[in-house]
Amino acid sequence: MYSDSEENYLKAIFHLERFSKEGVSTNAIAEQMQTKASSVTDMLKKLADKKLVNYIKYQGVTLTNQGKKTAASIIRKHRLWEVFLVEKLDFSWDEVHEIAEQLEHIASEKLVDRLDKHLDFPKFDPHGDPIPSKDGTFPERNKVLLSTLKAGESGICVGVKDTSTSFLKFLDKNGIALGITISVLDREEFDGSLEIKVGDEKMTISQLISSNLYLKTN
Amino acid sequence: MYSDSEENYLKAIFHLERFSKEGVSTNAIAEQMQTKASSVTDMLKKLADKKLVNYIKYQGVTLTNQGKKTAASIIRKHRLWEVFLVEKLDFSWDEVHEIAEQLEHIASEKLVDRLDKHLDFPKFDPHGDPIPSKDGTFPERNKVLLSTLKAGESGICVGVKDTSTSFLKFLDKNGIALGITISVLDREEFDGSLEIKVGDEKMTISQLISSNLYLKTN
DNA sequence: TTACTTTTTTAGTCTTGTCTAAATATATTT
DNA sequence: AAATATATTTAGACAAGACTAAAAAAGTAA
Ligand SMILES: [Mn+2]
Ligand SMILES: [Mn+2]
Ligand SMILES: [Mn+2]
Ligand SMILES: [Mn+2]
Repeated sequence: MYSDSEENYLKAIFHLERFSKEGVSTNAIAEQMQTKASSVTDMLKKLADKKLVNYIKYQGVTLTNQGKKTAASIIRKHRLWEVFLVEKLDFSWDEVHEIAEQLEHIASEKLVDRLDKHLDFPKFDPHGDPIPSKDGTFPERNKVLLSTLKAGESGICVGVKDTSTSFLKFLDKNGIALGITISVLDREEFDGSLEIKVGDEKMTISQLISSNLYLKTN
Repeated sequence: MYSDSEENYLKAIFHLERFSKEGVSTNAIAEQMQTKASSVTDMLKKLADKKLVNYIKYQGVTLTNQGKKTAASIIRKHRLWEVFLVEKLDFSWDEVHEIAEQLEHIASEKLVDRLDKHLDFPKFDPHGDPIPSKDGTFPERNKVLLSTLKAGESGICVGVKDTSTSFLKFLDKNGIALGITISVLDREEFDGSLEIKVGDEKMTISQLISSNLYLKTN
């Protein structure tokens, strides 16, 4: 239906739209896609011709309903494949993104449906990110950054904000994974670092760490 | 590493090489790939530059060792994914080829290894075709066409020669699948049709059917 | 061997997606 | 408001992969 490149642009615009009330800028897309602004302009015209984006010269773009629907379907495929790789093929959560970037472009509605069923209809991917349903709705979950908790509070790890390999490997090394309970024992106001308990282990983490971990509080 | 298009050409040449002692002709490739001879010539030059084929103008092509290795790895991926689709996602054997045509181009050695393990290292795909090992060797199996059996002989169905949807659906409808035992009750010499027993059912099949079914005889 | 047919290659064009360099529009300072 | 800086678009080019039409080579028949 759409080329890999078109799909990647739609996905990038979709993600950028969540952080800007205005239309998404050409430069923002260029940075996200690791490409040049002029290439973005070219593609925006093509996507506009296909009614996937609303594009006005110099004003940035927004996705049309069709564009949103398409982007959600690609994100759905990406995250379902990530679940597959972790749950069925024993990949670790820092290895799956690159492969899912390829698998998300495989076109077969039946394949996605069967995969979804095979995985028992997961609602969240290995990084805690929501998997949109077929109609494009994203499951919501109350979650807060670990950095916002006060001493004495605790919660269950349900997601990561930073999904870089180095961060994920750090978490692995320290026994932090989705589903793990984390309690804040003490907070150092000077630098925002936290003393926390992960399982039975006590450790101290920086603000950078705590502001990239999502918890579900009770 | 190589583009989807390059991989598809390598695969086509690989399959055509098995039937011709000479180099594979431009027209043969064009027909197999559903493209024009001039497009094939263009691609052969590119593949020759990359040392994947031995190409001499007007003389046809053969794969180099590197070309053979690459082709085998694509076929390996294609067939492993076909097994996955049938065994894990409950697709029928007539539905998997198209999807595998896409999945075979996903690049990740680790993914293929894990998939292989997940499927318990299958040696043959859902159509009975051999799955090459990592080093490119194809498992061999003694098999004969059902059409070559005499009255009174029998064997186990281990593969199909024609893998078209219509043929596979015909087999499904008549209870013929890999692993099923088929006995030849009688042969009509006039048109080569056979009276056979499939499980407990007796039926008569044309020469066209029997010459597309592979059996392993005892 | 010459004439005719078929196969293969070449020449030139097109589309997609990318790039650089230059032009133009918008935003920010002074 | 004018000058300057930044963002965006345009113009022109390129590579990959495909196509058509024409030329050239190879194969076949008379
Ligand atoms: Mn991902
Ligand atoms: Mn993810
Ligand atoms: Mn197949
Ligand atoms: Mn097959």
